[in-house]
Amino acid sequence: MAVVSYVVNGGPRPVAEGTRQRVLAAIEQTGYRPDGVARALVGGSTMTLGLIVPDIANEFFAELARAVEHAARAAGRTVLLANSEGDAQTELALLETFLERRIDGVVIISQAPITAARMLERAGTRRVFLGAAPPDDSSIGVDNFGGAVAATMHLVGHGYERIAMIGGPDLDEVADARRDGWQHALTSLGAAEEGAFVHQPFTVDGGYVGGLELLAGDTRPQAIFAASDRQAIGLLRAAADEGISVPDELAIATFDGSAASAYAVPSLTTVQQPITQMADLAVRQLTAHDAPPLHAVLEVGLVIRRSCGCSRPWLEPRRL
Amino acid sequence: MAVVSYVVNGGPRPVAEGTRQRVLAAIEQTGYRPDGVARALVGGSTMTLGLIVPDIANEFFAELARAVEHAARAAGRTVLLANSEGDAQTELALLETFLERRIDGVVIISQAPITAARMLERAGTRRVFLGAAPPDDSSIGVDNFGGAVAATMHLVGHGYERIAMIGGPDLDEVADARRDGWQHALTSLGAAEEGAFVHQPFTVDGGYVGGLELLAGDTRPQAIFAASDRQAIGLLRAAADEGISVPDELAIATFDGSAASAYAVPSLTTVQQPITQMADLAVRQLTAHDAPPLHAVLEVGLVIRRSCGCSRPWLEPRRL
DNA sequence: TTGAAAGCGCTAACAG
DNA sequence: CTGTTAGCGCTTTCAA
Repeated sequence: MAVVSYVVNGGPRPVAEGTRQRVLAAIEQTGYRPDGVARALVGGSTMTLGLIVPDIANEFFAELARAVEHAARAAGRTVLLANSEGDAQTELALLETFLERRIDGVVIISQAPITAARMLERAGTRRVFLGAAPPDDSSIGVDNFGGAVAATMHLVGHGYERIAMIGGPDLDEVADARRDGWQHALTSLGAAEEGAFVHQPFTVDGGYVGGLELLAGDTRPQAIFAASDRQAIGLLRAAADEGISVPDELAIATFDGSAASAYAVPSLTTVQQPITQMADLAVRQLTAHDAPPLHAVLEVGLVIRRSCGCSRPWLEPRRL
Repeated sequence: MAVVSYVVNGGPRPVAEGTRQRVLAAIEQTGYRPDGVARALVGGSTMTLGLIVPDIANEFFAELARAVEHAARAAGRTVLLANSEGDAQTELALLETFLERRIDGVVIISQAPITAARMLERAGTRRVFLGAAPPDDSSIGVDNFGGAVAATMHLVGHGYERIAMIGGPDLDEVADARRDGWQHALTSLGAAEEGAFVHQPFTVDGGYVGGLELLAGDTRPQAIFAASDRQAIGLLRAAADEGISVPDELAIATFDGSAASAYAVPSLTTVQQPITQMADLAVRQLTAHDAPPLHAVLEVGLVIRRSCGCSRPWLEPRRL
């Protein structure tokens, strides 16, 4: 009994080579497979990580999930996946289920960071928040402000003067930062007038609706900065429906850098989030023996493609 | 001890109302949370389902994953997710991990159905194969042949005569059925010449490469049937790069019906897979007390949008 | 170096 | 109706 445990786990007591071989042979012969449940019961760790995203069918979260699963696998962990559907109640219920399953840690894009953190703290479960996070918990975010500035500046550099924005939901931490970045870039460049702005959810439909609204005005914007790739996809459709050609009559820049942005026609100039890096960091934070609280704000890069009009003459942006 | 178990689980022995209240109060006070691991150890069931897909970042699988997680949650189950990366070895290793975690059942899109089935059979684990499946295991598929026929017929109905196809990988069960459907529709309608065909992976790049190839010939096809939405997205890009307008100069129909097909510009006419139904069926099969082997072949529907040229004059298809 | 035994938190049979 | 007890399959002391 015990000896089998020693050879399967390579410890903690030494085993004579002969015995080891006999055990291995027996394992082979009987098709014995260690029971992870029993192991978890005694050992304390389930070797399982939880991942809660609003919606796995959203390209960005899907890519994130892939990266997290990959990193978790490399660390010998399995991942439990759940969709909060953007709803705080659902998210908390999911967390409760995960806690009952005794996950070792959770990566969460939270709608209710404070409450979630309290729950996890009480359960003594490790966690990493992506995006919105309570101040004292580990979190990984990106430079939303800087990314928005870079994208907007790029648009300005093209010589567009009326640069509108399709923002995210109101009072959303991430959405606000992107909006501020856009705003900042415009005002610091001494834009004559304020750019048009609409709040929309981070969805294709949101981008479509917001796009139609922005394109309907009599002084139509020359460029639109969308707060997410999904919205940009919807905006592309809105422009097509209105018979407005992108980028010739309307330039677009966006935020996320999901694969969909590369596949769109025209391909989207976008602020690229370092998804793999985020996932690797998150998993390391949850699995490392010694992990001091983490408050990462990762750099983003601007990926220049066609939607901004980069096939057209280029003007250097004025200095910030 | 036991009484607590009785009230938490509502059985199997009755508990006096007073005691019940006291137990409930104690639970509330202590913040007691039942340990699922210990439960699983004694009870036998982990209330966990596994899901193995080639790549969660593929829209179709992401939508499937969402539907599976949703159905599983409704049935009180949690889902363990993993990407096989389209590799049989990885898939089997993943399965091994899942088996050690003692999942109650698995939904799998398999690269090695026979081996996987043997493994699962030996472990006594319930499973449902989606797509390729061993003959005696439960499986859920769609009418790939019929769907391809419908899509192709629709293209024929538009009056196109040179209808090419971007197929899936060679020797792939699903891909072959779609190819056969396309072929069947063409020949049974007495097409003068054979349609051009290229094998490509079910990816955006596959569709792009295949599209360029098909569009390069001197007798360019009037319409192309892509074996998957992802390929169609790539094809759309290829057409754009070649300056060919869709649907005016090239009509497109495709297979899957993922959300991306609706968001594309132009929107894609596609064979819609009943994702929710597939997921519900799969989860029921894995959780139902009494589940006789299932060999479902679900009906698909043709969703007509813009890429086929349906804004243009319409010709009734000749009879099949 | 190996074997025996305790116990992880729970459920279910078995007494009371 | 409630309390006691025997495991579920494993890891890890503790003895031999």
